[in-house]
Amino acid sequence: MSEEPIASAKEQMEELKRGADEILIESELVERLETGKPLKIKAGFDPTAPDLHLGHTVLINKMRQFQEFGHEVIFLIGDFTGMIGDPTGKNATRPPLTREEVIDNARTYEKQIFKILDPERTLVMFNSSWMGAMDAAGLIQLAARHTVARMLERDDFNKRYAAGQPIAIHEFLYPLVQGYDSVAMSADVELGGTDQKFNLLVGRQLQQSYGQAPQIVLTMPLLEGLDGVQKMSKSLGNYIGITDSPRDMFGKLMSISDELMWRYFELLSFRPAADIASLQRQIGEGRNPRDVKFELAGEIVGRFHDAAAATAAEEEFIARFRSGALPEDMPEVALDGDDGGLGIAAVLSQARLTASNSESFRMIGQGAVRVDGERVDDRGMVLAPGAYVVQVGKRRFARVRVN
RNA sequence: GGAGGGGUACCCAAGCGGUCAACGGGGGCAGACUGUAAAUCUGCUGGCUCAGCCUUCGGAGGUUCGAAUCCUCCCCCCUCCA
Repeated sequence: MSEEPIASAKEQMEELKRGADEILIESELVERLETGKPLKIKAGFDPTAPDLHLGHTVLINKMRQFQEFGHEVIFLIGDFTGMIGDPTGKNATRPPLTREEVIDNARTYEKQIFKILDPERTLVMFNSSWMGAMDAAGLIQLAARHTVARMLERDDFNKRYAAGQPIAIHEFLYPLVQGYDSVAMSADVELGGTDQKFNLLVGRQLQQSYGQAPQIVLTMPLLEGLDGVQKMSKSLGNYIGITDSPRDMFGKLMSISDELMWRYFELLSFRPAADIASLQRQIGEGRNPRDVKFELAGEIVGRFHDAAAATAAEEEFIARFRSGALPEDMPEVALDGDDGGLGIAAVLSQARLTASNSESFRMIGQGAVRVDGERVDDRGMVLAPGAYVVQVGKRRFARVRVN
């Protein structure tokens, strides 16, 4: 993978355009690629979320592509900007993070990206290294290079302004600082989600203002989360974390809708476009979409774990849901009962299969609870000392020992 | 500094002295149907020693037989004017 010959600008463009939403300005990118020199590729990450998920990897995959073509990839951790809080897409002011939170999150990021990027060829930078040194006068000079009218062009600012909602001054600084990062780094290309377009363009404008050639902006679409509607995000809980266990990752991928599956193929799979088109054709001819989803899940799990883990996850998935087998590794819990044992409601809540005894009773009432495969409908049931497999719904299991 | 609006369960949002553990929607969970998909239908969605009891409606007091609903003080959020 690392020894491929230098690809021509044209070949590179073909790959780089895959999945991209927009490239501004395409001709400029071609021009720079033609120089044959490694380009500085910048992608910024706001260290608000401590864990990366597949949504982030859409961008990182693109970075990887650049990296494979021999370009210099810079993973910029916005530790300074993280303290401002990116107002993008928000209809309200974000609370700023503390210095400690930012640092802590940044570390986690750094650790995780190397599941995709080659650590040898990736530069990790922190924008506090230059922003921290900038004094108030410098900041004012920076602010002088942009106008309020241009700031208000940005959709979310515009809407909030029009709606009479507050926009704090520091929110204007966010795009400016992000843009200045490009100046400080002399970036050739900046990658970002489509929601970042405005900020990325500010970078272009600032670079020009500082006498640099403006960076090329490449935007990637935002990946929808498991619900298929909202973008994948930690806070919405609709995400697949890249540190998720093989089983979780596989299961979550299998739970996405058939429609969403194609989106995931497009943005997450490394398979050639022709392959994906062929899979779509097969579905049209009657192949079960589930089996195609298996392939997607297998590829992704394989990427973040390994092929063996992917196979195991698939086998377990089939065993569990097609044949109704129990999961391999369920949590084991030892509980202390009285002489007669322990009531079923207490067992469920103490094994953390339910949040409370009340919830236990509700679940029993709904026929969701099974002990050793037998549905429980007596809420007063008492488990005598011994070992049991207890289950709530289709997904929550525990091996329980009552003492 | 001044004027006004508002804080209700995971979120939005009713309620404005008793019939309120609190309408409705979203989300979530469960059951049925399935391909652990989607769609659809149904139920649940404060806690407990669960046909009863206990604690909730920004906080603390108070009025009352009785308060999410009335009064006092405090905290927080928002808008407008300066």
